[in-house]
Amino acid sequence: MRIGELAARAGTTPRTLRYYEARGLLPARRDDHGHRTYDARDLRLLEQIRTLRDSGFGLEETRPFVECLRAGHPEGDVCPASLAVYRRKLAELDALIGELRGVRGTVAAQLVRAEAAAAECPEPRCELGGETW
Amino acid sequence: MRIGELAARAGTTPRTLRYYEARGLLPARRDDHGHRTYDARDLRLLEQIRTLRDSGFGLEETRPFVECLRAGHPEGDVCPASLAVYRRKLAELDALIGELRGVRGTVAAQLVRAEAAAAECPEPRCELGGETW
DNA sequence: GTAGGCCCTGACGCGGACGTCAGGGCAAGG
DNA sequence: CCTTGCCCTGACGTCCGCGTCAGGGCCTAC
Repeated sequence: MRIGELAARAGTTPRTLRYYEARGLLPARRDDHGHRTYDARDLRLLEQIRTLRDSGFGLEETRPFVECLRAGHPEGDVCPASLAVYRRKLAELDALIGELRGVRGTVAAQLVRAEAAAAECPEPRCELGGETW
Repeated sequence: MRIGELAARAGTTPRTLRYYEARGLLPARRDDHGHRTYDARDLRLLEQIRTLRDSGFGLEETRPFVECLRAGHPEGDVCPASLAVYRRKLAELDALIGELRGVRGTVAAQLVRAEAAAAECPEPRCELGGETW
């Protein structure tokens, strides 16, 4: 199949596939017209990439999975490098979630405090100047 | 004080202050040499911006706070527009945290599955080819 | 013949918040 | 006089994953 069909089957665009090829992630054969040609195996690789991307993995992080599939494994994540990516991502997610929860708490506290302060000196009396109250 | 000193006091760089000025967020007076001049009030505004930025707020989101301070309020977050930004950010954080937790769960499940699959067909026997097992 | 429709390459745009470099000025200190 | 150190403007680079032209080719259908 050609690039348009593969892109459609994977729910993406030709531009994206060319980009992956430029990154060395999904190389393509060419037909006698110079058009890129793909097979079902490429679709499998692409689906692996898209699934990971949709979960927030960076493009480079998908490489071990793709290479694992290309090495002949039925699943892209059984290789040690893929497992390492999973684990690293889990740690990143935990760190990020923790950080965000901290921020959330801080913002919530600020909101409560600011609401109280605003209520203590309600609009529009305190709109202008600091001595109005 | 001049740009270098203000930047140092706020723990940032002159480039950042020029950027804020270009965005209309922190305009500066000029001395007779054309150098930017700031006072303690500008430091207060800048600290407000940096605090919010450090919590993940976008630059534009800090604008209501800065304008609130500039309007004469002792705190930048007592104005309605600032409160609205807080509330919107809280909602964003909740949505993001929820999404990330979902992803975390998915990744964790995949990791467990992949580890089991890898153990069922351990290295290096299954390293090459699919028929080795 | 020509109008689609698909493909090609190359290259710029985007968003956000700056970093960094080029080229130049002005003032104080040795 | 010359260096050092601060400042200025303008403009390009960064990161990421593409989107979006611009300009051109080939095949098919009408």
